[in-house]
Amino acid sequence: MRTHTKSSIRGAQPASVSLDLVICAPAGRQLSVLLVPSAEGSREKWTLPWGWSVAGVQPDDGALKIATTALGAKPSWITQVVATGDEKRHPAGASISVGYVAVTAARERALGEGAVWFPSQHLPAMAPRHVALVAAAAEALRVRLDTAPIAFRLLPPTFTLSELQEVYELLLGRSVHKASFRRSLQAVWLVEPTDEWRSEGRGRPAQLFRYAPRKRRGNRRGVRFDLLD
Amino acid sequence: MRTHTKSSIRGAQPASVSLDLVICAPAGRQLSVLLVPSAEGSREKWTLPWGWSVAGVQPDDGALKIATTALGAKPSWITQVVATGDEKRHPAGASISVGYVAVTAARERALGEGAVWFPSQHLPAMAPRHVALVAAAAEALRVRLDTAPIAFRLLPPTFTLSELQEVYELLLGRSVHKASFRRSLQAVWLVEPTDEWRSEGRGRPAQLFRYAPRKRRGNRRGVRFDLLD
DNA sequence: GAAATAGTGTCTCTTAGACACTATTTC
DNA sequence: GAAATAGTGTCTAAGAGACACTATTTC
Repeated sequence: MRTHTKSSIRGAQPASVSLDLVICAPAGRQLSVLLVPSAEGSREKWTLPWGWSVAGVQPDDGALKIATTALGAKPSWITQVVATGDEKRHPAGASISVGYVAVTAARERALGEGAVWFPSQHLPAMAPRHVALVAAAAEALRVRLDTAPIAFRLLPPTFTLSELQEVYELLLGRSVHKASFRRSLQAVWLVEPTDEWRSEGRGRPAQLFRYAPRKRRGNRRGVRFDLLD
Repeated sequence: MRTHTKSSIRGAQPASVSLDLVICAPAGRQLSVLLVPSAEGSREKWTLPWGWSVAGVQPDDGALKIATTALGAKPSWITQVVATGDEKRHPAGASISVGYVAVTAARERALGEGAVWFPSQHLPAMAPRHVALVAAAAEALRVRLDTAPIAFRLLPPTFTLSELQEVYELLLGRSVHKASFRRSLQAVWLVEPTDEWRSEGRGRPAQLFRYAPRKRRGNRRGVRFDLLD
């Protein structure tokens, strides 16, 4: 039978597997993405944080570690997006790449060595596989926005409802009706008010809220037909 | 250093990557899953159709080929579900497995060698990684049901609206209101009637419809908060 | 006619969005 | 007071589900 290293399995062709991360944070009305300098001799100057998948370490754990190194702190949410092995070039030539998207509230962290935030709409040249992954990551955030607390993980522990709405608008790529947004939010008991208010200089101060989900289900949406194909 | 295959990339640890497929078809009120006999000496008798990822072949293409071999025909829809490398055992010990879910309408195909349909609720013992993948696949179908024509790919080219509704109920795991279902369906112009009717023996014959999407967008759903976490 | 299945009309309740308004701050 | 932002009340239209009904078949 086989020996104990996983790569010696009969019939298996060894592959180089990379873990590649799209780490996002809100920056005003834009989403920013964390990039790191490419290795010496690379075609592009910048790259998404990435690393090789290591035997004995689960890809999800490896990805979390890479994210934590690049960010200087654990991201507040992370999920797998896709595994690709297409002709699009990976910066180090990985045959297969597992892509992740991570989010964090803080842009003012002690970032890892050389890491820099770039606005997602104006990213520098990157390897094609990373360009595709950024698009897939944005789509993944959008799709899961209503079933995972992504927006809340992009904000600090307390936030105003206007800030929350801005995050939704950022990720959805469209504006949202204010009164309707707040009614929906109230109906599902996801946030609770604190006794603090924040004044941004102009206008009435906004009350701060915190994420405190209280309701479990009761939700049941009707059948929707939103087919694109 | 190592030799010239893709696994020779500096710093990369070679991994064995499997492609594993959950191929589904409707069987009455149940969903069935296609299994194949395990290789000699395996702990379990049955396994999901799978194969090694081969250098130079994109995983998605490789998965399609494996599905086609097992099924005896191309599946009508396929998508990636997840990449796992956790402690759960793969039948051949793959270090990393990329899981796919595929659907087809036909159970009466010329199936590949030894392949057998099993009801998804009563699967035989399988390797833990495959058990987990079946659950993830079912969830993926459910989540994408409203944005991809999955239900239509699980049916033959013409079908009755009751059949379509049954597929939705099967995948959603709940019953659906008949009149409301049909109204919604009509509103989005996804099907068109044929001039054929089918009599199932008892009761009024049902008109046959075909999938013929005509509407492009106009859809815009409001912000939903369906958080589970 | 009874049973079974297909298909529809009407009512109610929920909700998304429009609109307009009030409230509280800085200047 | 003007400008700016926060927050709310009301109306309308769409849609989901309940209910009850009609339609067409086999037995």
